[in-house]
Amino acid sequence: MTDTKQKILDAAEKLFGEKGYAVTSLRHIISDAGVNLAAIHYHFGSKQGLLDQVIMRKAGPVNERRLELLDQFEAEAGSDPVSIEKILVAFILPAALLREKHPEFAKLMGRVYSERLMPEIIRRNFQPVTARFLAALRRALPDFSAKELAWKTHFALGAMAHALTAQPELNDSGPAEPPMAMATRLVAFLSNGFRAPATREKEIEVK
Amino acid sequence: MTDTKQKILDAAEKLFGEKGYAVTSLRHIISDAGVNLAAIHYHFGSKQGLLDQVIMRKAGPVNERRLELLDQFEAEAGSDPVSIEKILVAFILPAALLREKHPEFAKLMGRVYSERLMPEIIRRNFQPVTARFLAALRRALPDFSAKELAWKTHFALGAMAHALTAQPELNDSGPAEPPMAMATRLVAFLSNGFRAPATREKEIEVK
DNA sequence: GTCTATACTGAGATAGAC
DNA sequence: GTCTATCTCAGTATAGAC
Repeated sequence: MTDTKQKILDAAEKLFGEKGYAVTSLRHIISDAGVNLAAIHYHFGSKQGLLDQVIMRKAGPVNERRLELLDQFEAEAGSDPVSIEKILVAFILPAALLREKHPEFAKLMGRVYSERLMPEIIRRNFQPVTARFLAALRRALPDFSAKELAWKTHFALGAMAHALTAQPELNDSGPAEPPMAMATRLVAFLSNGFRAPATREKEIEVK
Repeated sequence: MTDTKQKILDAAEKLFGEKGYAVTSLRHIISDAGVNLAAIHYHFGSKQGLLDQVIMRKAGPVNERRLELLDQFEAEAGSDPVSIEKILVAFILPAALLREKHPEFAKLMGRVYSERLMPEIIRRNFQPVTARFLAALRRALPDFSAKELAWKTHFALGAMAHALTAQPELNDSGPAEPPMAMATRLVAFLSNGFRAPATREKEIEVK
């Protein structure tokens, strides 16, 4: 990869993560990267194309690591299903580790998911992964319908994306939470959510 | 309120919800509303100011309804704490009802939260509400530390914002899920998450 | 194949006439 | 209160230098 392209990707990753995609101008990126404006369109075609490649560069390895972990847990479990906790760990841990090393990029990934900035790329890159994890979930929780699991996964992904992007507002400004602690809390929260009994399709009623 | 202002608010609410804030141009809004471009800046100061008022117009009543429901549940509970389920219903139901009537606006609200489009307004308008709900949660779950509850609330808000904004991808394109069913599922998922035992601050370990 | 200079279109914002 | 004209800055497109 050419040096110019590299510099653009680095600067864009930093700025998109810190400030957000929409408010980051290409002129700001080229100024930080020390390259020419047209170089972006030469290498990436458009601002969106640049975002796509910024994401791909780091999201690809994260998804690979997720699948590796799931493989490992499945091998360990033998013919038994993998527990929800382990499934969630396999999904969340690689992202949390990335967040530890590159907080701005993790923020960007969370943003991209919750803002639906790249639906087609998300589908292409994430759907194989989520499909694999959904299959594992179905084995872990065979009593729930596919629909029920789809909803639970939907809720869980929302919580994850949000947790990756933002910090909670803690009034007691104690010592900063290490990223792994967040992952541990999240796994505990979500695994219990997944185990919640299926709703009986009854409407909530309020006087 | 002047007719022009009203027309701008209506058109903006519709377009922001359908297409998103960033990609909706003021010129598109004035074209739909049939008013002049400068009228927006006269009435709202800026595009951001317009978004603020669009949100406020409907989010205010939703938050009021949330507090009313919580009051009602607390009155019914007497001196006992309100259950997590009811606390979550009080929070989620008004938003789900809004979604039923004005799906585009509910989408916008979800977006605004997860994209952090108006942090200061969210703080001003939502913090009193979340503070009140946090107090109820503390009573319902007295064994958890404030920090633990803050994290759980953080996860829960992420799931809610996402659930308000997007639909899960269901392969079996069965009958469309009524909005209240989503609320029921969400309450079941989150209440179980809230009840998850506190993490022992132990790091997740993977070979 | 890479990169630069420059121009084009459309965005949000503003000043001032009415 | 409203409208026209205009400003600045955004993303994008292209012609051509190396």
